[in-house]
Amino acid sequence: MAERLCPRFEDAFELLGKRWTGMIIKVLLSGPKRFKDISDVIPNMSDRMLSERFKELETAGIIIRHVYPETPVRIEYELTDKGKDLEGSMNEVQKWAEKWCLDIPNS
Amino acid sequence: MAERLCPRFEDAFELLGKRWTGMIIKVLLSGPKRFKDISDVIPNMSDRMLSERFKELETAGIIIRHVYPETPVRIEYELTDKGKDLEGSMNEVQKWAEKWCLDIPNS
DNA sequence: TATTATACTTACATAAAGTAAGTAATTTAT
DNA sequence: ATAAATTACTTACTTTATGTAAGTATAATA
Repeated sequence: MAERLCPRFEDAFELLGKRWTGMIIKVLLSGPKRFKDISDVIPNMSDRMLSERFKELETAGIIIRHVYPETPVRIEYELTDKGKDLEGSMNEVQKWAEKWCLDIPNS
Repeated sequence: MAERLCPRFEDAFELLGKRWTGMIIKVLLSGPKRFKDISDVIPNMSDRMLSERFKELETAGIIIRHVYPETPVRIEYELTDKGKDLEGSMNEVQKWAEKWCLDIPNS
């Protein structure tokens, strides 16, 4: 019998292997963001999905939700240390994407 | 209006953001493998999914399918240069996973 | 007073993934 | 010779995930 794939790697891709997750993390690497900030940058993702991903990422300890009781209330999402530590991975994917994924310029 | 997320990065995560894709690539980084070799190493993935992912990865130019007309026929899947170039990303994810994803030992 | 903005939720439709079984070619075991 | 096993899939059906559209609550602005 063959060895199994590393279960920690599996866990990592249980998260990153969901649509939008990588993109959300990428955007948050440039600092805390509000809900709208992220949906503006990833416009083909629905609010419903962003909301769901935020919850998953919070549960996974990758982001924290900050509520600033101003008027009107301001809510920001920030990467935890665990989340920030994904910067290396995201940078590698970015480098790979720049090398291999063609940019199709829009009209 | 905010800038959009880099479309190449989006393309990259259109692939990596699908279940099993990252794991399949990880396994193939150690050399060409047969269908069964991969399903053994990732046992909770169904054959149906492996078959589908192989097709997507071939279309994306990340793997090549080799048919060796022996008897019985042997089929192997190998990473292309584009695929092998994901090693850096996968290694970063592996390092992150080892640091942050707890290993839950099974009984 | 009506409209806009933010940060969501809800209901419903469609697409993706899971489950189980089946297939075809060949090999090994009885 | 016949039955069981192996590899690399496919097919049919079910469940889960995601997409789409609309709605809600609070407050600001016109």
